[in-house]
Amino acid sequence: MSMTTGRAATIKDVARIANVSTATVSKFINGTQKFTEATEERLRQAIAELGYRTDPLARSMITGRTKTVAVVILDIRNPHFTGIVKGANRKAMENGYNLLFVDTAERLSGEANMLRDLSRRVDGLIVSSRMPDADIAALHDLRKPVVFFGRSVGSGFHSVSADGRSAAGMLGRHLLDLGHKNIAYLGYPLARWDSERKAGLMDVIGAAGQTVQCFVAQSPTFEAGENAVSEVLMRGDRPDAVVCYNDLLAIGFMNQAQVAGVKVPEQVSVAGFDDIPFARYAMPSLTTVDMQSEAMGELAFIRMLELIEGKLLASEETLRPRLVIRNSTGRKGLPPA
Amino acid sequence: MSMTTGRAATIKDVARIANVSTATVSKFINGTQKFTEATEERLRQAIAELGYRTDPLARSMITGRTKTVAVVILDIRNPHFTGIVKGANRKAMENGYNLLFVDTAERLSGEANMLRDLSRRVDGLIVSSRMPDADIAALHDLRKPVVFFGRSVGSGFHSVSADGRSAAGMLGRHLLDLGHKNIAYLGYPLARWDSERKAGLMDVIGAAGQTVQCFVAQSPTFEAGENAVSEVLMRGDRPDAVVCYNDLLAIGFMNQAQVAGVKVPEQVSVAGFDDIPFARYAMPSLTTVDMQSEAMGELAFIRMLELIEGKLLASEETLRPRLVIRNSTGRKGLPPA
DNA sequence: CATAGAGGGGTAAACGTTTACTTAGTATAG
DNA sequence: CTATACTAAGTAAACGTTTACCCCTCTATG
Repeated sequence: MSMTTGRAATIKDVARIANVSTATVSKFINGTQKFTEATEERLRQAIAELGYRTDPLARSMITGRTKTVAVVILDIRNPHFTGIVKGANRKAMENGYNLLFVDTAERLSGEANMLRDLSRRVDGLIVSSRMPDADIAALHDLRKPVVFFGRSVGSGFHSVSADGRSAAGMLGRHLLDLGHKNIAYLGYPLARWDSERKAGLMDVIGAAGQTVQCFVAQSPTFEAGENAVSEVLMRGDRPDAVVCYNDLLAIGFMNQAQVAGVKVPEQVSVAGFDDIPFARYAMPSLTTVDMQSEAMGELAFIRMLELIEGKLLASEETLRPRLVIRNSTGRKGLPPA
Repeated sequence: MSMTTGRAATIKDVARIANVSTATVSKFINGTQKFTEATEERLRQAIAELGYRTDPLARSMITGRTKTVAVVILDIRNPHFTGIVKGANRKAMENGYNLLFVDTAERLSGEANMLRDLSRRVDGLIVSSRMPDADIAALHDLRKPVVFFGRSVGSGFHSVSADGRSAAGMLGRHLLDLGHKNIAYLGYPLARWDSERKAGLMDVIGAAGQTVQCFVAQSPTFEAGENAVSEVLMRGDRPDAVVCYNDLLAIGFMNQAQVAGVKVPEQVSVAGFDDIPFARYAMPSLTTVDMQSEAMGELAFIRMLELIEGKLLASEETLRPRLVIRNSTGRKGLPPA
């Protein structure tokens, strides 16, 4: 039993008690060499007696590895990022790694500096950022592998993402199938994925000979979704379907629309992206596209591991989204199924 | 400009270029001594030229401080924990600290060992755990300060929590005021706060001469809430109000109840705990008690900082919950307000 | 019987800092 | 003019490991 007083036992203490050199202790701990049964027994004894545990800092100093990966996200309150962290955490634990967590709260001033500081403490960084591409390119001097979420336009960084373009396409086709003639997009241009989703939607809608009315939300949140209702719906040319940048916006929008007396989906269909857990429980339940947040987190970590170990595979990887049809979208002019 | 090739610059490189000793560089960086303007200028030059940044590991080795705090939670998908992490992260950034994040996924096997390993990498641990009190008591040999969420029964550990007893009391009184005569509690006994909430509810309901029917959910999730409906509502002695251990359970329960044809709140009132962001957007919006998750996270970090710096204040701290009345609770036998 | 090779174990340098202690020089006080 | 105190800067040990390299002993082989 280790005592609660005094300093923690070091490898030297173990060496002394077991009557061997520190090198021997180290090799034993790391299993880098065989020993006689007698020596091993003395080592086990000494370690147990002292309650010795290797100091990871000292080890990192010399090995250059910290067994830690940084995960930098914009807002843990956004379930999309929650999923990413959940997935990355799972893979990290499975592989004996720790996660250094940073929620930047969507603030980007000084972000490059923060990443630089962070990079000294970890073996690699998994980053979701709004930094302009130029700043991202400057991150090459980090000396540590970086995996981004969303395409790292040019710059040669590694990234994982879900295919927002095709995801939006699925949603667009779904709405066209339902007979919608006036589809709007409520975007959040600051987000990395916004333009992709918008483009995917316009592709499909455009191919059908229609145009997309575009609106802009101030943030990717419930509240911003609520606030957008007056601008989007309370006008002459009212859309009969609204695709929102994400589920939070969609749910807020849907809720406020109903408060304002607009029926969903009878008068307007609403859809989002991400398939957050809550989407099923909104009223009506939300049609959305599963952007595989948790799988993205897992994949990002796995790729990171490969980068750390030097064996890198693909450079940009894209997951396939999955359309999830629920009750917030309905056939135009008909009562809901 | 630092180059992307070769190893990173060390304090020795700076010392050589600036023509001073490493001690001087160190003192300059840490601002522990005054220097002549000439020396300072040379130091600034050298540091800029090399793009030098202090290696936090080497510094930690000698100072014994890592400027990192571990945050151990049960499930980041649970918005209550999301709030805690959000709050802790904010205070950590404000104070120049990093957060080491661990989501244990409610798995407690080997948790004590994990904490012990973790403790070598950080200056302190903020922990939400289901470990039995005996195991917690054994954590005193960690040599690092620990702050728990929820009361650390005995053991002399520090903790922050929201007063679940009075929170449940508020909910109970609210339901009594509405005229409810048959109140049930859907609990999650594995959770640290369950017994407290249950007790608080029973106190108030008991004082009114009624009894509380108790049920048990398998997990604190939407799904478990849905699954509980048949057991709780589809029976002879159907409750006219159900208090759930948390908002996730409550929302799942509420939803499934309505699917099963039981109107909320006309036939049954439903309430939860936490006031997760989503509670406002459930249908009907959920009556709940704000358990101050984010404030708890902030407070936990602040107390941790005090512990790290040796100046400790209170040992167990309790935040005051706030009742949030919405539309999932209503006057018995009357149409909703 | 000489010797190569393998297996078990030790020595000491290195990782990049901080800091207690020392030194030289200069300003201040007596 | 000497003693004192202060300032600016340097020396070297220490933090707790890992690892390249060396040494010794034993066995097997010729």
